[in-house]
Formats: sequence, structure tokens, C-alpha cells
Amino acid sequence: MSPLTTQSELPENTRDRLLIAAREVFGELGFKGATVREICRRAGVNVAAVNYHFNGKEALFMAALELEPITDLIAPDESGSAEERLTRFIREFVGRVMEQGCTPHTRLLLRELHEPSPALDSIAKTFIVPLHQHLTRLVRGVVGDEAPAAEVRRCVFSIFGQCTYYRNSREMNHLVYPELHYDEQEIEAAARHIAEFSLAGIKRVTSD
Amino acid sequence: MSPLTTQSELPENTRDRLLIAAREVFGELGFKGATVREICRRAGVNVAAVNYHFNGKEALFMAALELEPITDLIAPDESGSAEERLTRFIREFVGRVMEQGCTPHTRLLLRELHEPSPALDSIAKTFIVPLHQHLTRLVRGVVGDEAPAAEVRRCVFSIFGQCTYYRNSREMNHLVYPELHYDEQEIEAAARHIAEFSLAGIKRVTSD
DNA sequence: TTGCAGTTCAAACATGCGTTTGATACGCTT
DNA sequence: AAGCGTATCAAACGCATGTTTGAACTGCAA
Repeated sequence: MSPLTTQSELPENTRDRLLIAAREVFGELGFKGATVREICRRAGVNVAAVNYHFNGKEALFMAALELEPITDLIAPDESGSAEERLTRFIREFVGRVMEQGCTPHTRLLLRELHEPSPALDSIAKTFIVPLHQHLTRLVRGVVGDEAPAAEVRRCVFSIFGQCTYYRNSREMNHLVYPELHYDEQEIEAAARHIAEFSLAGIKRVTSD
Repeated sequence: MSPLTTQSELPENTRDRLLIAAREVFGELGFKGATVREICRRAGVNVAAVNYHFNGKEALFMAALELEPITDLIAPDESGSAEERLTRFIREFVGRVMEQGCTPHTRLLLRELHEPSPALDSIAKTFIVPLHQHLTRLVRGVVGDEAPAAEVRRCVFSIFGQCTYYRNSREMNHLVYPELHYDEQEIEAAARHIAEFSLAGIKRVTSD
């Protein structure tokens, strides 16, 4: 097992420091918004290091994505009822997406949903497609095999849409609801809401 | 009634040509991504015109937003049941948000949800807050006054989240579902899905 | 010590950006 | 025709960006 490491601890070698800083800055500002100089400043290395260890900004971005499948999120889950499995997934997904449990790496991926970068294709294949497939299986578990595929797909969209909304619109939402803060309790409530809301919705639209 | 005008027709005067081109380019690329040079190229005017007629890129952006309330979308609607009113709003909202009926101006506003610009505050006050209030009223019409405010707010988020997902994640979704195209029929189906899905969800989470 | 490959560095380079400038053209009144 | 304010233009300015350069440093083998 990999030991829990605080994100403040920096590796010795320049390459890894760059990767860590890159995930932070790309996740905060996006591919275009992030600057090589800011990444190097946070990593405490010279700007030329980006082109020495990688081959420019874009290659650093690709490397920062760590294109390995998110196996744990989409791992087969056989315990409990179909409803419980779907609820658990939503809870886990919302937890990762929201501020608290959101690693720079996750933030980096989420941004890709609405701000395409040069890595859009790779990200789609490596993360989003498996995620959609997994969620589709979970929904199918609830509604059975007879429900039309188009309707199931729309249910998947509805769930993803709700889950990502909380993160992607958080700045605007904070202006609209200044008193609303996403602490552990509110995230838990939001996840439970999305699960209940969606389960009822799923059953309704596939009941014909 | 204002006559239907094709968006290809260009006004004579430089200022209006700039506004039209600005909505296009800002809507496609966002505030930072858009360049003054590209806007001027599309408008067919000199780059200096931006600083002559407005006062720099940011002022042009603000002017392009046309900060007038979207009165028609949030107009009081008393006909039919509460469910019908909510369904109608969702249909109208989704229709505007999706490609077909989406004016450059609407696109410009939608982008603000997840990509804050210097105009975030103004947009929140002028568009988003009234929109949330209106949708909150519609949800209240369905669930009554006893439902907890926090639960109603989450329902509003769920609905907005679903509606905006279709647009904001469309590039990624097109990679995941290449065969899926949003023609008039699919938009209609998506809107109906969101309405049914949400009505069932709303009733479920406020039934305790 | 010498030589060499691997790293790091300050500095410069080329490009694209928003903005400014000074000249020029146009329309209008006198 | 002369004068004047408005509008447009090509060109340049100042700045930030990604990238490159060539020198300096490091550790290790010969």
C-alpha cells in the first residue's frame, strides 16, 4: 500500500516537482490559462526545466494527466442492491469532485469536461468512456435490460450533470447563495439528494 | 414585434459590427481565449476600433453582454398546473441552451457558469439570480411551502445541472457517443426526459 | 586530474497579445 | 474654400508568453 503523503511534501528531483506543480496550476487555470513560468515558480525550478525534462508545455500537460484508468472508481461492486450500488457510486463520485477530497489530478480531469484541451481525446478514452460505461451498468442494474438505450443514456447524463454541476458552477453558485458552504455535511447531503432524486427519476422515465 | 433577422446580415456602423462579432468570439472562446484581433477580423474593422468605440477588451465584453434582464424566460406563467409550468420552463430553457436555438448572446452567458470572467458579478445579479428565483418558485409550486428550503435549493441545482450539462459537456459527449446528434427531435426528447426525471425526483426528495 | 554526460541556470529569442499613436479621410458648418 | 470634429487606418509600443541558448555546475569513471 502506498503511504498517505501530504501534498506539501516535495520530491527531490526536478521532474516530479514539475509534475506536482503542473497538476496544481493546470487544475486551477486550465491548459491555456496556466503558464510555464508559474508552474516552475511553484516547483522551485528553472523555466528551462520544462523543455528539458518534458518537451514543452503540452507534453508536460499530458504527463501530468497520468493516463492510467481510474480503476478504483469503476471497480465492479457486487454488494447490496442495485439501488445501493448506484447510491454508493454517486456518493463516492461527488466526494471526489467536491473541494475537500478533490486532488489536483481530479480537478485537472474535471476541467476537461467543459474546457477541451489538446488532451481531450486521451482523456475521453481513458477516463470518461469507462466512467460512462460503469454508470450505465449501474443504471441498467436498476432498470433492467428492457429499458431503451436512449433513455438509459439520458439518465446517465442526468446523473453526471447533477454531480459535475456542484463543482463546475461553484463560483457562480457562491454568488447566488453566499451563505452556502460545502463542508463535509453539505456534501453528504448533496450526494444523498442526487442519489434519491436520480433513483426516482430513473424509475419514472423507464416505467413505460 | 422585431422581425427575424439572419445573423449574417451586418450593420453598417462599426460599433454594432463589433458587438455582434464580440458575442460570437467571446461565446466560442471565452473572455481570455478570445482575442481583440480575431473579433476585429470578423467584424471587418481595424483593431483600434475596440479602444475607440469602447474602452478596451473588457468594456467591449461588458457591452456585448447586454445586461438587460431576460424577462421573457422568467415571465410569470399562470396557465396550467405547477407540473406543466415547470415542464414548459425546462423545455424552453433546454431549447435555448442547445445549439439550434442558442444565440451567440446566450452562449456567452452560459460560459460564465463555469468560466468566471470580469463580468461574473454583473451576470450573477442580472441573469442567474432571477433565473434561480424563478425556478425556485416553479419548484415550490410543485412541492408546496412546507418543503425545507435546502431541499428545494438542491432540486433547483439538479435541474440546472441537467440542463447545462448537455451544452457544457457537448464536446466530450460527442467523443463518448459519436453517433449522438442533437437535432430538434433529440432536444425535444432530452427536455422531456429532464422534466419527467426531475418531477419524479422533486416529489421523492420532498415527500418526507 | 581530466573528461564527459547529465542538470541547472540566467538570459535572450520569437511570437502574440491589448493598447496607443499619428496620419489620413470624411462630413458638416461657416 | 477653410476649419473642425468624428471615424478609420497602418504601424508601432510594451508586455507576457513558450521556447531556446550557451555557459556553469555536478557526480562519476578513466
